[in-house]
This record gives sequence, structure tokens and C-alpha cells, in this order.
Amino acid sequence: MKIRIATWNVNSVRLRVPAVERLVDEHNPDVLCLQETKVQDDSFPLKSLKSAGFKHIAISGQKSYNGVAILSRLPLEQVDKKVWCGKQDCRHLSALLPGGIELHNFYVPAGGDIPDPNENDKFAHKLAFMREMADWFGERRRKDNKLVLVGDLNVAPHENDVWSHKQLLKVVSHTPVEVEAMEEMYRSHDWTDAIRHFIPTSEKIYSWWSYRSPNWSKSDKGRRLDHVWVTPALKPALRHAEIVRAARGWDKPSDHVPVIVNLDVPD
DNA sequence: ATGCCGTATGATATACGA
Repeated sequence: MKIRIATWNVNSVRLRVPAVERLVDEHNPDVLCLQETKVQDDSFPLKSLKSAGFKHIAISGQKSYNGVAILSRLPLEQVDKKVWCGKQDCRHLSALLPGGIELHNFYVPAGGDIPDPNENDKFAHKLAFMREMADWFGERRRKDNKLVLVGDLNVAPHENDVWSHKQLLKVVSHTPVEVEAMEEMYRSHDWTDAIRHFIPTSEKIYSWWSYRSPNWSKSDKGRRLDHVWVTPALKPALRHAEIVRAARGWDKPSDHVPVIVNLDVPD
């Protein structure tokens, strides 16, 4: 069974319905995980997105901040959300897909400006969130677990996941303590970074470009914050990965672009 | 080091993003 899974931080789903429709037209994902939907569940644009082809939709949203959703052409079972760091802040949704694939969609806290957990509660929250993720998956580690973890993880781990490793070493998203926390997450279930599985670490790739820099493409000061990971049981199923860079240049763009992975799972 | 811009909100300034 072939399945095409995408993740996209849309920065307001209500403003991005036309962009989602365009992604469907041009890239046709079977499953699309959204972050930063920024809307309460009763105002989610359910009808428009069902019309776009996603019959099965799971949402977890709140007013103004955060919010995640899973849009799917395929049935979703065992939809669940977990409380992380004791907060009900709509940063996670999971569901079981056909083929026994357990999908987890995350929006990891951005972490604020100051990369010091003693001075900045948001940075402390980010590190605690990542450690809790590592612990949670570590406790559930099984050789045959078919897990896919996607989302805006708000960390660009490799040197070539940012436009300038040296200039971003003290900038939240690329600091050594965050990279170490992410490596602890990788180890928790021996995850494979599906994007870097296909694109060597020698090549610079990004999934986010700030709204604040005009001429984002020419200056190209991006970071790779959006990820798709799979557990060892799914590594042989990996077929293709792509980052839809062009989406940053669409009308009314998000500052993040979609990241898509193809899997071929034995029936 | 700063500003740059976009989004949401009992809004016309503020919080947040990263």
C-alpha cells in the first residue's frame, strides 16, 4: 500500500484554505498534518477541507494559538491527543492509519527569544516538551512499531538545516542544547529522519523562511524546522521525500512550506 | 544588535512567531 504523508505549519488554517486546495491539486497527499491552525474546533473550516478531498478529519484547536489537525483521504482510527508538560495547549494529535501505521502530529513550542531555560520560561517549556517526547516514545519502543512522527518540531538539527550554522548557534531553533534534545528524541525509538534519508546532510535544505525578510528566495535565510520521521519497521517502506519550496511563493503564503514523504507499506 | 512582516484578538496596540 502506497501512502503519501505531508506536514505543514499553515499559520492559520482559515486563511490557508486556498493554499491547501492548491497543495492538493499539485501534490495530492493522502494525509496532511497541519500545525498552527489557530482556531477553535467549532470554527474549523471542515466543509471546505472535506470538499478538497479529505473525508476524514481530526482536529484539536483553541483560540489564537497553536492547534493541530490531521486531514486524510484514508480512514483514521483511534484518534487521540495527549497532554504534554501538563498543558492543554493543542500541540499533538495521533491516529491509526490503514496498514497499521500510527501517526503522530506535533507542534513543538517555539521557545521564545532567549536560549536560556533559567531566564526564559518558553525555552524551558520547549526543552521539557522534547524530553517528554523522548521519554514517551522510549517507553513504548518496540521492534515492530510502525510509527510516523511529523510536525513543526521547531529545531533545525544539522549545520545545513540553517543558512548559517555559525550565525545561528545562539539563536533559538539551532542551539546545541536543542540539537542535543533532538538527538535524544532520535535515539528514543531509533527514528529515521525521512528527509535526510533522501537528501544528504551536505545539501542545504529549509522548510521555513521568515516573513520579515523581503526577497526570501534570493536571500534564502531559511531553516529546516518541519520534519517527518519513521521508526525502523517503516524504514524499508520509505520511497520519496520532498520539500515544497515553491509554496513559500504562493499567494498569501505561510512562512513554512509542506514537507511530504511517500511510503510503500506491505499489505 | 535591530528591524524587517504576518496573524489573531471584546483589537486601532499587543502577544507571538523563530
